[in-house]
Amino acid sequence: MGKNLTCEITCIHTEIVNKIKSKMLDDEEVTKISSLFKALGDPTRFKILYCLRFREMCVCDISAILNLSQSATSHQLRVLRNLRLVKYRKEGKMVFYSLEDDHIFRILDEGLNHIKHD
Amino acid sequence: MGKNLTCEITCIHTEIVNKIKSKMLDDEEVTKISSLFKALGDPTRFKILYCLRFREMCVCDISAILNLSQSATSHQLRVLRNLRLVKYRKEGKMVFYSLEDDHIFRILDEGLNHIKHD
DNA sequence: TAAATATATGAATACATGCTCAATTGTTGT
DNA sequence: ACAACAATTGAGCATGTATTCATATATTTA
Repeated sequence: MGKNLTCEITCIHTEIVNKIKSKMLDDEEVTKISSLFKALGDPTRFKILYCLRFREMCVCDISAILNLSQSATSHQLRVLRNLRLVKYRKEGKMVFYSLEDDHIFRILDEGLNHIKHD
Repeated sequence: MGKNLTCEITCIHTEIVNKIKSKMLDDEEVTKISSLFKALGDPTRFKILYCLRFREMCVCDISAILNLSQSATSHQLRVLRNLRLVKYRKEGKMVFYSLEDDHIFRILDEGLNHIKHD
């Protein structure tokens, strides 16, 4: 519990803590941004987005590429849809997914840069 | 299971699937990069990194800022340490943590940009 | 050396999450 | 209208994971 932290812990640098606290993002922002990263943090979802980097694709093709059941693919696409990371368009029985905007591109690329440097 | 996907599903665009499959990252790369994003995908860990964006800090101060127990803070710092997202330096009883390199900065910023645009 | 302090760690628990399976919706073609 | 098909959805299950609690380690100070 946070309530009694001030009793248990004594090494706090009060000025620093207050200064950084004032710069901290509010909870809503933190929730938003960590949801975004959490979405990219699952290998399946990352692969889906990485595929869609090249072109729009139907659910069927995505599941074939990932070697994943079509149901599981669809479930994950819903997560990405809810976070507005992908958009879709219907064409007959099929649904084509694509990346929502260019930001996603850049975030994926920063991640790729990071592991290349490691 | 992926084994019988080709039997169950019939709408696959074979050329596209093969083309994208050849461009797909290998599993090791995907694991690496999604581990990175997963680390940022937890609100607590994101806050820790966001704090460290401003300056190095001791465990005690971090836990005070986040209003989180010292133990929980330490556990999460270990995760970040193992992923080489943070480094640390000892000074007496205290341990000061800081961001490992500038890449982390940029990734955090891309994420922030994204939610600002939403 | 003993007490106090800062951090780390292991076990346990409560909760989140990704997949499968079964069933459903919506569209096309006969 | 009916069968086939692409995709979605809900329930259930098995696995992960974030926190807490208790304890251990390491450093400083008395």
